[in-house]
Amino acid sequence: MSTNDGRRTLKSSETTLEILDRLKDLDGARVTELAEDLERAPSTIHSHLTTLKANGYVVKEGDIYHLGLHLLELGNYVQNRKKAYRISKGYTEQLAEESKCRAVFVVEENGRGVYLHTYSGKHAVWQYSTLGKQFYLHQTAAGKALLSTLSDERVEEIIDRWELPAKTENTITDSDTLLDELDQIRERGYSFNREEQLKGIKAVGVPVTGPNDEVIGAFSVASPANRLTGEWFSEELPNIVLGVANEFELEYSLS
Amino acid sequence: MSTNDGRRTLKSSETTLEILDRLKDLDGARVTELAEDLERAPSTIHSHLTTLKANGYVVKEGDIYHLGLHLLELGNYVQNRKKAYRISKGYTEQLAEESKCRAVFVVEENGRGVYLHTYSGKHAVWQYSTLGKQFYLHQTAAGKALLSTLSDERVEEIIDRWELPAKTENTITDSDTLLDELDQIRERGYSFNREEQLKGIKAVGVPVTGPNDEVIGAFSVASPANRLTGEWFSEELPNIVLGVANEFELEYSLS
DNA sequence: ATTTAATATTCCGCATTGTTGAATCTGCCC
DNA sequence: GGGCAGATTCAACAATGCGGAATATTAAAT
Repeated sequence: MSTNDGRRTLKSSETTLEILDRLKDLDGARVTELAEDLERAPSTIHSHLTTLKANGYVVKEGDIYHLGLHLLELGNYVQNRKKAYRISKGYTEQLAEESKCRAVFVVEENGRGVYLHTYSGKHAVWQYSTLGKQFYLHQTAAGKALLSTLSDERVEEIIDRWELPAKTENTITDSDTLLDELDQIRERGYSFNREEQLKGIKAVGVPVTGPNDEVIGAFSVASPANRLTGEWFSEELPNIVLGVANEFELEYSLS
Repeated sequence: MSTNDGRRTLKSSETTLEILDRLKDLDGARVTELAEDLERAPSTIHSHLTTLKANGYVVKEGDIYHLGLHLLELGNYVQNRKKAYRISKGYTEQLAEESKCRAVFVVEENGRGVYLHTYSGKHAVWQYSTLGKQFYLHQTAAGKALLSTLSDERVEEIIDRWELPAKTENTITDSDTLLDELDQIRERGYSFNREEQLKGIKAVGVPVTGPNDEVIGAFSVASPANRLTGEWFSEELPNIVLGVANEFELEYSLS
């Protein structure tokens, strides 16, 4: 959260931004609550909230401040900012249908993964939306697919910055093991996640690149582990994902 | 844009927020560009951008700064913040299918309408997404449906604050005419838009309320005017929208 | 390669402005 | 109606944001 190197940043703007983040995490809050949370005087928080409100970033419901819908406009903009982002949406849905799994499209930002599109099919009630959420690249199929498109040097940089925290006992926590696996992924063209991020969930990921080999993002499909076994998991499912990835790359290069 | 009353707001936080808005409008920008645009010293803009970047709100691509994907997370949060928002999504899609029109679900914020869900059906290429965009309540079917749930006093307040700007020659620009029409809408239960916002587009809107009559939002369907004529427009289409609105209210009150 | 121009970034002193505790106002509960 | 908790306003001070100038960086031009 807080500024790492903290150099040459504006303190007051920073608290304004922190308030936005806290309002999301707390699902709305009152002045005093935020003041205690951020260890500021209530009057300070108040002036920040007033500023945010005047600019449409927060709304006041009674005495509770909430994030305003203006952020939906900005969020929608970033989700559609690039052609690749717009095109990938349809393919994510298609992938979910074909695979009967939860399908996602992710991209990299600052060495972490971000969910750009998620689609769970009609039924699959995937608790709540992970849209826009960040995740560690080494913990997921899509993340490892992304990493496999990068040079070893860049991967090391990312490891240095974010390390390899474990989430389950299967998470890769050793950088050599990771680099080895990335090599395999480069050869195969797709990645596996064997309960490395969430116990009981397996997944398959495939990276997508543009005409000049620039990395764009990655697709992945995930499902409860007991439904992903044998050749379906190791052969057929990867082929489905590869197929959609290819279709995407074709449309992307043509348009 | 700029702060109207400008009372008790923090200047530097305000420029930070202005930068976010400008980055969206300009679709990314460099330091100098923003500095000229906002009439600030480049060094000032630079420190703001550094702050935004350190907190994940912007990313730098070469020398161009763009809004960061963190905003997608916040935007997705606000879109799903209330139960009503989550439930309405499915009904908006259903409405689009049943009506073969573009369907939207909107809510009010600070006297203006905001698009919360939009669905255009498989084909209808509605140029670009209006998600999160604000609009004048008096110019649209959904907006007038929303207004019809409010007291005349509240409507007057909104008119005072936002006035009744015209968008086409059909836009209602007189407050008495508007109040009269709102009365009719209250009786009928649905509203019409006869090319009042966009030439060539007609629409039907219906408000939805919660168990305690609190207003939640409004559905509407829109289509090229030549496809919306006769009884289909005046009778059947309203019934479709009313039907979906009722289903929504039922589910909402039960869950 | 070398020069030039344009822009990004850093630095620092000054004035502005954000911060805060105290004062005031508001609404709620007993 | 009085007391309390929180929101909001206020004014004074110190901190910090601002912008001009210096420097670094990058791209283009010769």
